[in-house]
Amino acid sequence: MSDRPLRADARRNRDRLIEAARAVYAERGLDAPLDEIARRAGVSIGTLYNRFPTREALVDAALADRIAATARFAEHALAYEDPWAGLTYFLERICEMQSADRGYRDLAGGAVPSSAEARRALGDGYRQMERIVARAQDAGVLRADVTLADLAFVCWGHAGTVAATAHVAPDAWRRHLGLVLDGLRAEGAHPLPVPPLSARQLDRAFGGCD
Amino acid sequence: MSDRPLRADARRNRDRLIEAARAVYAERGLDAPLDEIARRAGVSIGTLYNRFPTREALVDAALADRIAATARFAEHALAYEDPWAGLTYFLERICEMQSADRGYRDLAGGAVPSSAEARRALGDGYRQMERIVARAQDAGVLRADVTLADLAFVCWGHAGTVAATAHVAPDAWRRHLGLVLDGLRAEGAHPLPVPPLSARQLDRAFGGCD
DNA sequence: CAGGAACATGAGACAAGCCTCAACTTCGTC
DNA sequence: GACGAAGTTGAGGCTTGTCTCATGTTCCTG
Repeated sequence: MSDRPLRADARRNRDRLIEAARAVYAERGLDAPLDEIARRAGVSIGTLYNRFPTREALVDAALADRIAATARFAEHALAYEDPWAGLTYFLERICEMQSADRGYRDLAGGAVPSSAEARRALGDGYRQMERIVARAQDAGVLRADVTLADLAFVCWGHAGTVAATAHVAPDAWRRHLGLVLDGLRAEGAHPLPVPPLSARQLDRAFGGCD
Repeated sequence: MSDRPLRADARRNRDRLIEAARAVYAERGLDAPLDEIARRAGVSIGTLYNRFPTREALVDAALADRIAATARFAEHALAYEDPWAGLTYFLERICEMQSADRGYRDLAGGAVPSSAEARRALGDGYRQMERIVARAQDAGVLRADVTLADLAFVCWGHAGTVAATAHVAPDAWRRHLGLVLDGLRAEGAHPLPVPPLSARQLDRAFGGCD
């Protein structure tokens, strides 16, 4: 909470911890043991707790760059001339990151960041995704009855397939995504049985209070 | 391994343990603590280990009825006149069970049963699902480029959505499934980027060696 | 370069969960 | 109904991981 700048050694340790956390999270997921992160950072477990009092604080700091990357991908998607190509590009990048980084997969699966700034970054991301969706719908390529919340199905669903196939067929998710994309096309859309998640429900679902 | 019949009290404890395991698995998943199962069965932890030497043995015994139910659903699906209705029926039942039973969800997500008979039952199930797929493809309603292995995407993917939404919107999975089904229709099928999982890959993916 | 604030350290208290085994209890049989 | 085999019990050792705090170290400022 205090804004006083860190001492030089503290700063250095902080950076090392974040770097180590990124590596460990990518390999083992967000519930990786903290001592491994400390060990890999070349720092004691006590120092880890000094810099990041809670597990969440470290997750936030380590995954901030992934959230930023997501926003960048969304921006890039909006720059595509073809709205469908933009949507596809965006979903492919998300899925690619899920497949490359177990921590990101956990994040997309419902372990939401908690810091104020992380939440704000996420909110910004949502708004851009809304635009990706709206643009594709206006062009008549994305089915009209889906909302932003339905893209969450893609993330959650994809995470499951990656978990099962990552170590067997690292590219299999592309096929899964291909099928999902065909389900999102306006062409052969059939009516859906229940209404989409409300914004509130989506938020709570990402809160992952299970 | 020995076929000597159990003593009456041992038999009773075994049944209680299976019942308790079913309840606990349904609530908390397959990695629920064993002491809770023993406690709920009104039996000591030592007895649990006497009856079921390994965790897997208990999972096998407790989930056998779910595997049997899956096979029954497949059979029922084949009895439908309309092949698409049969496929839909089958996938809906699977997804419904995933949504109602966290243990079944874990199972469908890659925690494969290990006993010989469980494996055989699963093999039988596969063969029936093959027929469901083939029948729907022959009728021209299911896209021709999918295989049985692609139905696994549905299971894995669905498990992710259920995990995120079960406690927020218990029916949301129906919408996810609706989208996925549209992606499986022959109508608007677009070419897929990578080949399907081989039988061997599928097997290893279900082995879940992560 | 001295003093004090900021920081780092890691042994150890704590908690969950797994699994075992020596002592005890129950069942089935003759 | 008594005997042995079969079964049950739960305290306790083990592992893995979290989190703390008394002690020692490092950095910065004057």
